[in-house]
Amino acid sequence: MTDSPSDPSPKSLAAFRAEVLAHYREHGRALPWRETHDAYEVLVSEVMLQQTQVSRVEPKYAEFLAAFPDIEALAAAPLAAVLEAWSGLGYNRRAVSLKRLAEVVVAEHGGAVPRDPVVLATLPGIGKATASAIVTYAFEALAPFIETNVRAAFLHHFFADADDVPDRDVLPIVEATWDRECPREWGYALMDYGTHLKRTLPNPSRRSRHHTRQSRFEGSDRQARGAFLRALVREGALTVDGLAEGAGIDPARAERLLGDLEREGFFVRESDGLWAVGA
DNA sequence: TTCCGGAGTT
DNA sequence: AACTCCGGAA
Repeated sequence: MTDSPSDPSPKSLAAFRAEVLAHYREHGRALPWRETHDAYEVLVSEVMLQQTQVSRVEPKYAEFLAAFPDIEALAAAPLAAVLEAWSGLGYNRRAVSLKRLAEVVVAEHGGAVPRDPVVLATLPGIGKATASAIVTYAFEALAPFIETNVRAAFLHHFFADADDVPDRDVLPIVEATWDRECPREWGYALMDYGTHLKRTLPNPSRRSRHHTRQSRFEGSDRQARGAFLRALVREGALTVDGLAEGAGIDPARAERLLGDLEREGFFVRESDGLWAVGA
């Protein structure tokens, strides 16, 4: 990092809090998952929001909950139906994890989403940030976390001239400013402030040590995997050659990718050699 | 073409 | 610590 933060004074911490809250009062967003405390609904929204912008999650969220209204319904659903409801959101492993999570919560927690972020983070597809977000929004718990909007807000305000900033340096300030009385509203306020900064400035999160750029999509494994998934959800079952031809790739590469997808719990190879979406 | 983004694996 | 995973918008 080029410029390490001088220990922020209580006064500058208070000024930051005031600015974030003022922005929230004026420009806070009304979002569907902000109208519920239902832990399952909050959990679904947070998993969808992990790598996906609000504008893309918003329509899919209502659709998904209509199809799987509670965690028992999700646990009992065919994986193909869950993947179909997920289509368009990307990073489909999240859908597989979410379905497995529902099965675990129903089987081992009586259908109740755990209230302890440490327990939550042991569930499939839930890491530290998502676990903390869930208990913040569903249970009004005090659980400070760092994700991209939080990073943007704190890098902009406390690390204005710094580069390559590790979360280790950001976290103490995040914790010092976190609202003890209304952590849920504070979380919303931080999200909206961070989003606002990214709309109006070069994304401050690019100055995080943890910022990375993606590899190109065209011709990638990701593109082929997405094509396989859409084909199998639509057709039910296909041969390797059928899948390879549909995706415009050679059969050897298709075979390798199908093996990956099988290990990740997407697909099964049936006795007749056809590939299908798993259970 | 460039942009965005948390979890899991290794 | 480095790498993979998606799709749509700008």
